[in-house]
Amino acid sequence: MIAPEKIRKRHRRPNARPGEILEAALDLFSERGFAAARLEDIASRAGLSKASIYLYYKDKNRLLNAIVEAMAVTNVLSVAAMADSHQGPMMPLLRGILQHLGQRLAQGRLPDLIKLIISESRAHPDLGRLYLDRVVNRALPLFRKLIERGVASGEFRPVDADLAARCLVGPMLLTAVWKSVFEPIGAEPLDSEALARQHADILANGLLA
Amino acid sequence: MIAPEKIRKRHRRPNARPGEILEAALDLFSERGFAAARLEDIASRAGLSKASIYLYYKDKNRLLNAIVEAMAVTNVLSVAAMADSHQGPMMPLLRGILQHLGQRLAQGRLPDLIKLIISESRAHPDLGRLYLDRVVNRALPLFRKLIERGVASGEFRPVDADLAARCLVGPMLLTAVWKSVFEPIGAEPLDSEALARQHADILANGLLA
Amino acid sequence: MIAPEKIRKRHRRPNARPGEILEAALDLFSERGFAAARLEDIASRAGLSKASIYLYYKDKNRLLNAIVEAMAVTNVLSVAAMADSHQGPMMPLLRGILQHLGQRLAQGRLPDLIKLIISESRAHPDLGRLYLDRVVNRALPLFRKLIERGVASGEFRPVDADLAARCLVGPMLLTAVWKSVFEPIGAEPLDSEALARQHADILANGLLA
Amino acid sequence: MIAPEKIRKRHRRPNARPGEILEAALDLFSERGFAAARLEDIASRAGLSKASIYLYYKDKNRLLNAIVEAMAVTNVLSVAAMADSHQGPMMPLLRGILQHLGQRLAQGRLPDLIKLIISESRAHPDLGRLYLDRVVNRALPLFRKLIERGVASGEFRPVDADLAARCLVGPMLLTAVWKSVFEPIGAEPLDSEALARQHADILANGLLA
DNA sequence: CATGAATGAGGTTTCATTCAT
DNA sequence: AATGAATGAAACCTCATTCAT
Repeated sequence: MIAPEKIRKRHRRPNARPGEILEAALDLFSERGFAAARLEDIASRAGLSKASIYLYYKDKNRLLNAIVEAMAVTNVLSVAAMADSHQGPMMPLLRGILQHLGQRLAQGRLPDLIKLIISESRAHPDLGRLYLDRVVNRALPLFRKLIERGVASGEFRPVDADLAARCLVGPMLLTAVWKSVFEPIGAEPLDSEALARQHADILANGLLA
Repeated sequence: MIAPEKIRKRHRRPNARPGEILEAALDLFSERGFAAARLEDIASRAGLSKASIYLYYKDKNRLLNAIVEAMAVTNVLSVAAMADSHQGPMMPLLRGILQHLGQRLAQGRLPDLIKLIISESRAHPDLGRLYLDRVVNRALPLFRKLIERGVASGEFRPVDADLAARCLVGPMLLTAVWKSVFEPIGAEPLDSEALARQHADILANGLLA
Repeated sequence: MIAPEKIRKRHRRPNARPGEILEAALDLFSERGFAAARLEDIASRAGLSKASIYLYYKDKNRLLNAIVEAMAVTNVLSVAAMADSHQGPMMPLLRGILQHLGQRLAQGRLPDLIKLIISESRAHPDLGRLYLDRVVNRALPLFRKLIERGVASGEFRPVDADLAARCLVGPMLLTAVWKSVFEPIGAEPLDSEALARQHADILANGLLA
Repeated sequence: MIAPEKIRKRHRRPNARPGEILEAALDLFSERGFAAARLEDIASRAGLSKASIYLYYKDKNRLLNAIVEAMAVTNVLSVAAMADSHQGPMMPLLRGILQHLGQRLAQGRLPDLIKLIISESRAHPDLGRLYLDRVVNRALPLFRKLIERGVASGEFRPVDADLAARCLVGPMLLTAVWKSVFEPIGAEPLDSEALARQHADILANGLLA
C-alpha cells in the first residue's frame, strides 16, 4: 500500500524502461510519422527525459528498428502454431486464423505497427526488409501452403495459391489501415471480428447464390 | 542565336508547371515521407528552384493537399461511371471494376497516392478527411449498393453488404501497398491484373469445390 | 558618405563572405579551442547568421580545414622565394629569413594559426598531416639545405643540418606561442623582430666571447 | 574464496587514485583537447567510473588545474637546483641543463603537458597564468641570470640576456611540440638529446666557421 | 516568372554533473 | 568509496520560408 507517486522518478522499474519507450515511440511514430515525431514527446510519454532514451537506444533509427524487432514476430508465430497443430479440412483452419487476426487487430497495437511499416519502409529500407523477411515472407507462404493443401485434397477449387493467399490477407490489411488511419481521424469504427467472419464466409462460398 | 533549350526552360508549357511540381512532390513524399522530403529535392526533380515552388503553392502543406485534390477523384469517377451505365447481373460489373482497378494499380501513380494517404493522414487530418470524403466514403457505399442490389435480386447470397464491400476492396489495397512499399525495397513484383482476376473468381464462387 | 548601416544585411559583398568567415573562425578557434568554439559566435563575429555559414562550409570540420588550407602555404612560399633568389654566403640569407619571419609573427595571424595547429592536430590528424606536408616538411628541408650549403662551402662549421634547422626554427616557434598564448593572458609583449635579430646573431657567432 | 583481483580493485593503493586519474586526464586532454575529452573516457582509462572522478575532483576544470599544479613545478625545480649548485663558467652549466631537458622531453609527460598548456591557456586564463607564474616566469629569469653572469664575467659576448634566454628555450619548445603534436600523427621521431647537444654546440660557438 | 542568398526556428545528439543505492 | 541511472543544458545542423534582384 505504498503511495505510487512516492516512487522515485529515478531508478524506477529499470527493467520496464525499454518496453515503455517502445510503446511510446510506436504511439508517436504512428501519430506523426517517424521524421516528424519528436524524441522529446516520446520521452515525456514514456515518463522520462529526452536524454534518457539514449541510455537504451543509440539513436532515433535504432528506436524505430527496435519497435519492429520487438513486435513483428509474435503474430506470425501464433498463426504458424495454429497451422501446425491442425488436422482435417482447411476451411475451418482458415476461418480460425481469420478470426484470430480479427481479434488481434481489434485489441493490440498491430494496426499501428502495420501502418508504421507501410509509412517508413521506403525511407528505411532495412526496416522494410526486416519486416518483409520476418513477417510477410513467412506469412504469405504459410497461407499459400494451406491453400495448396486444400486444392490438393480436393477441398478447394483449383486456384492460384499465391494470389489466393493475398486475397485472404487483403481484407485484414484493410482492417489494419482502417483502424490506424481512418478511425483516428473520425471514421466510424470497424468491427474487425465481424469483418473477419464475413470474409471467411465469402472466401468459403463466394457471393453467388 | 539563343540556345533553344534556354527558351524552352523559360517559356515551356507554362501551365504544365504546377502538374510537374505535383508529380515531383508525390515522388519525394512517397519515397521519404512528407516531413523528411526536402522542398529543394522536389524542386530539382521538377526542374526549377526551391523558391519558385512558392510561386505556385503557398507552402509545403498546400503542396500536399494539392496532390490529393488533383489525383484523388479520378478513380472514383471512373468506377462510378462504370456502375451507372451498367445493366443486368452484378457479378460481371464487379469483375469489370476489379479488372479496371487492377489496371490502374499496374500503371499509374495510384499506389503511391494510397501510400501517401496512409502515411500522412494522421498527421494531417484535413488531408485524411478529404480523402475519406471524396474517395473512401464514395467508393465504399458505391460497392455496397451494388452488392445490395445483387442480394435483393437474388443473384447474391444474403451477406452484410458493407463488410462485403470491404472484402472486395481489401485485395486492391494490398496490391497498392505491395507496389508502393515492398516492390521498391526489393520484393518480387506483383501482377495486379492477375490478382484482380483471381480475386473476382473467389469473390464469385468461393474457394470450396 | 553613405550611412554604412544602410548596407543590407542580405546580399552584402557576397564574394568576401568566405574569407570573413575564416577570419572569424580563426579568432574563435584560437581563443576557445575548436571544440569549445560556438558556430554561433563565429557567425556573429563574421556578421551573418549561424545557418549561413553552412552555405559556405559543409560543417565545422570543413571550416577548420579551410582555415589551414587558406593560410598555411603563404609563409613557406615567401621564404622559398627568398632562398631561390639568393646568391653568395648563407648567413645573410638566414638573417634575412629570420627577420622576415619576425615581421610576419609581429603582424599577421601566423601565431594564431600555429597555435591552432598545435592544439588541434592530434584530434584532427588530417589537419595535422596537411600542415606537416604543406608547411613543416617543406620548411625544414629548405632550411636544412641552406645549412648544408653553408657547411659544404666552408662557411659553416660541420653541424648536423637537420638538427641545426630545428634550432633555427625553435625561437620562431617560441615567439608564435608567446604571442598567441601568453600575451593574450597578460604576459608582457615580445618584440619578435628584436628576438629574430638576436637569434641570428647568436646563430652566427655563438655566445662565447 | 574471494577472487583476489576483487580485493585489488577496491583496496588497491587508495592514495594512488588521484594520480592515476591525472595521468588518464592528461592522456585524454592532450589527445582530444580539453573540451572534446569525455570524462567517461578518462574514467575508464583510469579504471573507475565516471561518477567516481567527482570523489576526487570537484569538476572537469579542477581536474585540468590539478594536472598543471601536480606536474608543472618539478622541472623548474630541478633546473634551479642545478644552477644553484654550480660553480665556474656558465657554458658547461647551460650545456648540462639542455642535456637534462633533452632527457625529460624524451622520457616523461613533459611534451604533453606543454601542449596542454599551449592549447588551453587562452580558454582557461587561470591555468595559463598559473603556468606563467610557476614555470615560465621562473625559468626565463633563471636562464637570463645565468647568461647575464656569463656576460658580466666576460665569458659571453654582450647579448640581450632576455632574448638570448628565449633563444635557449626555443628549440626545447620545438622538441616538445614535435613529440606531442607531430610524432603522434606520423612524423618521424626526433632525438631530443641529440638536438639538445647540437643546440648547445651552436649556442656556444655559432654556425660560422 | 525565377532564383541565389539569407535566416529563424526547431530537432537530434552529446555530456558534465547529480543522486540514490 | 563506488557507481548505474538520470537529466538539463547546450551545440550542431537542417530546412521551410522570405527577400531582393
